[in-house]
Amino acid sequence: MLRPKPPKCKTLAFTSLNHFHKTLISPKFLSLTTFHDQTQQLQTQILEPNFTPTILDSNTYTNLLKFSIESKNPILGKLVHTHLIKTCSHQPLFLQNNLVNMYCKCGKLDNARKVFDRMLEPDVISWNSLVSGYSQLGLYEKSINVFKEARRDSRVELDKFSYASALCVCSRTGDVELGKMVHGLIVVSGLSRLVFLTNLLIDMYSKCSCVDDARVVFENSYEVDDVSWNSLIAGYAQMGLYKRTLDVFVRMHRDGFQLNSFALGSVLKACCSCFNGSILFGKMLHGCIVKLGLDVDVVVMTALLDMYSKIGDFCDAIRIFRLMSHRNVIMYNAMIAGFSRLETDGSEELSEESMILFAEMLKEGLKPTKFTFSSILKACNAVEAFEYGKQLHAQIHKYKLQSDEFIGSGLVELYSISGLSEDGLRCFHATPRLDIVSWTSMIAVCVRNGQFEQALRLFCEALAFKMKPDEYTISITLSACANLAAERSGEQIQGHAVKTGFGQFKIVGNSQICMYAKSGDIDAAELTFKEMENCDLVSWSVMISSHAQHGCASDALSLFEVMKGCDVAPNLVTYLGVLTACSHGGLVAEGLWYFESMKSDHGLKPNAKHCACIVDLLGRAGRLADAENFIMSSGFKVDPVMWRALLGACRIHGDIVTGKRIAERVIELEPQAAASYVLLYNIYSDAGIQLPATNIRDLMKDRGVKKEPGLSWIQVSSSVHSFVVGDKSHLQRQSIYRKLEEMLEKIEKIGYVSQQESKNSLVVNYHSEKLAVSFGMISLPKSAPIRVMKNLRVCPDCHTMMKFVSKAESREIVLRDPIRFHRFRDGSCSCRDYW
DNA sequence: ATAGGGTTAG
Repeated sequence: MLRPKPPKCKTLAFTSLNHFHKTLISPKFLSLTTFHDQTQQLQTQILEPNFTPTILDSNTYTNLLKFSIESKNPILGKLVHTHLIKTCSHQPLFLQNNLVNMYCKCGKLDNARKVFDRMLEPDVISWNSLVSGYSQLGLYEKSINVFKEARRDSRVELDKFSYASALCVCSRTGDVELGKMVHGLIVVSGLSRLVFLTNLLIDMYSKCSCVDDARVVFENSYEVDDVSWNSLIAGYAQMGLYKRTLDVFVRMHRDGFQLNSFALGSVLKACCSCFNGSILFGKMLHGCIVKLGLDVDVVVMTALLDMYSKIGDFCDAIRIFRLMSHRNVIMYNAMIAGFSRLETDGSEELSEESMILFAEMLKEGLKPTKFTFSSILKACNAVEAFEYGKQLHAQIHKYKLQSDEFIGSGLVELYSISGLSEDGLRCFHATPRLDIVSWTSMIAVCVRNGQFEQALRLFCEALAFKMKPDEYTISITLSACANLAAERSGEQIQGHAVKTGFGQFKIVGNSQICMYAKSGDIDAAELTFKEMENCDLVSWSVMISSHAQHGCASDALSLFEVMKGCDVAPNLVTYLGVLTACSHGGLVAEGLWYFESMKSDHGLKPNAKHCACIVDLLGRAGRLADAENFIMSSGFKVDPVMWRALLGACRIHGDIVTGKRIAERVIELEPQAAASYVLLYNIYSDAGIQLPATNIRDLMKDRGVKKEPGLSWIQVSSSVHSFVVGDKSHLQRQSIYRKLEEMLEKIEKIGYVSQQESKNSLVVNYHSEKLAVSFGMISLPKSAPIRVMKNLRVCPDCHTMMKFVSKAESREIVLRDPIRFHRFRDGSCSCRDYW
C-alpha cells in the first residue's frame, strides 16, 4: 500500500520551537552582551574627539552590521560606518557591500546610495542590494531604474538575484509588460533553465493575474520542483479558479511530489467556495493534514479553520481553534471574522464571542491588526454593541489604524446606526483613501436613517470626486429616490447606469422597478420589469408588492400565479405583497386562502407583518370580531402593530365601543406611539363627539407624545417642494393659494361639499396634500400627471376633493400615503374608495 | 532565495 512520505521535520520544528530558538538557544542571544559592550566601546571612541579609535577585526565589523540589521537599529550601523571611516578600514568591497546592505535593510536608502556612489568598483552584489532595497521599501520605480543602471554597467554581469529582484517589482506592481521584458532578458542571459527563476516567473505571472502564462512557463520549463507546483496552485487559488486549483493539486500529488503546508494552504482556500464536491474534498484534505502530521502547523490549521467556518461547519472551526496550542494573530482574526459573519446572519446568542476572543488575544500579548478591528466592528454593528464599538475606536487610534478604509467604513456604520450621524460623517471624511465602497456605505447609511436628500447629495459629491458608481451605488441611490418619490432624479441615475453599463445588473433593475412604483409611476415600473432579461425572485416580489401598493389586486395576484408557473418559489416577502394586495383590494376569501397556502404549500412561517395584513383584511371588511380573534390566536398578541391595524378598522367602520377598548390596550402596549392616540381621537371626532376627543389631546400633551406633523411633497424638475398644513413659506404661496381657491370654487359647482367646519378654522381646506397638488397644477405641464407624496394617511375630505379635481381639471393625480397609492382619474380613485 | 493562512464594506 502506498503511504505518504513523512513530512519534513523542518516545518514542525519551526512551528513549535520557534519561540525557544528565538529567545533561548539562539547564538545571537548568547552574544548579546558582547555586542552591547562593543557598541558602548564604539560610542565612546567616536564621541571622544581626542581619542584615536583602534581598528577592529573585519569580522567584528561584519557581525556588528548584521546585528544592527536584526535589531533594526540603524544608529548602531551608522556608528560602525563612522568607525570604519575614522579608522580608514572601509576599503574592502565586502565591507562596503555590508554597509549598503545594512542601510537598505534599515530603510535608509539615501545613505545606502551615498555609500554605493563612493564605491570605486561595485560588483553585482552591490547592485542587487540596492535594487532589492528600493523594492522592499515600495519604491518600485527607483528599484527598476537601478536595475536598468546595473544592466548598463559593463563591469558586472547580472545574476539570478538581480532578475529575482526585478521580477519581484513586477509582481508587486502587477506590471506584466515589464515582467515579460524581464522574462526575455532572463532567456537571453541563459539563466532560464534555473528552477529558481522558473518559480519566480510562475509567481510573477500569477500575481499579475496572468495564470495562463504562468501555466505556459510551468509546462515548458526545463525542471520543476515542489515550489513550482505550489506557486501555480497559489496562482489558480488567488484568481478564484478553484476547480483548476484542485486539478493541479491532484496532479501534483499523482506526480509523487510531497504535499506540504504551502500547497495545502492554497487548496483549502479553494474548498471554501461551494461547488460540487468541495465540502467532501475539504474534509478529505483534513484527513490528509492529520496523516501528514501537519495538524500542528498554524498556517494550515488557520486555513482549515477558515474553511470550516465558511462552509458553515462552525463547531469544527471552533474545535480547531481550541485544539491549537500556539495561536497567532491571524488565527485569532480568522476566528473573529468567522463569528462576525455569523452575527450578521443574526445568531444573537453568539453575539459576545467576538469580544471575548478579542480580550483573550490581548491577554495573550498579541497585537491586533486592521483585520481584527474591521471584523470585530462588523460584529459590534450587527448586534448593536455601540458602547463597545466606541471603545474600539479609541483602541484603533492607539494602534494608529484609523486611516484604513475598511475600518473607516465600520466606524461610519457604528456612529450612523447608533444615531450619531454627524460623527459618522466625520469618520467618513477622516478616511484618507475613500473608494467607491466607502461612498456607497455612507449613502446606504443615509438611506437607512431616512436622510434621503443627504444620500442624493452624497451621490453627486461622489461623482464630483471622480468616483465611478458601481451597481451597488446605483441601486442604493435609486432606493433613496424611491423613498423620496423623486422620479426625475431616479431617471437621471438610471441614465447614468445605462451609460456606464451597470443597468444590466439585477439589483439595479430591481431598485429601478421599486423607484418607479414608489414614485407613483406603475406603468414605468411594469415596463422595467418586462424589459428585464433574467428577473429573480426579488424582481417578481417587488413587482407584486408594487401592484398591491397601487391597489391593483388582480394584477398582483395574476402576476403571482405566473411566477409560480415559472417554477419560482415564493418567500416571505412575496407573500407579504400578495396578502397586501388582498387586503387593499378587499379580497377576504382569497387573502385567507393564500395565508393558509403559504404555510401548507410552501412551509413558510408567517411573521407579524403577514398577520397584520390578515387583521387589516378582516378589519376593513367589517369583520372586527374575527380580526380580534385572529390576533389572539396568531402568536403576536403583544404586537402593537396588529392592534393598531384593528383600531384603524374600527375607525373605518365607526365602531366607537370596540375602538375605545382596543385603543386602551394598544396605548398600554406602546404608550409613546402617537398614531394610536390619533386614531382614537379621529374615531370620536368622526362621530362628532368633541369632549373625549379633546381629552385625548390633553392626555397626549401630558405624556409628551408628539404627533408627527403631516407633510406632503412633490418633485418639480430637479427640486423637491414640501408643504405642511397651511404652509405660507413657499415663494409662490400667492399663486398656490389662488389656484386652490379657484379649484375649490370650480368643484363645488359639480357637487363637492367641503368638510370645513367653520370659517375661523381654515385647516381642512389647506391640508398639505391640497397645497402640493395646487402647486403641481401651476408648475407642471398640462399633460403631466401630478404625483404627490404624504407621510400620513390621506384624510377623507382630501380624498373626495382629489376625485373632484381630477374631473374638473382633467388631470391625473397620484397620491401616495404611507400605506398605498391613490390614482385619481376622471372623478374616481383606483382604490374604489376602499382604503 | 522562490511558494502558503486571516479580506473584513454596500
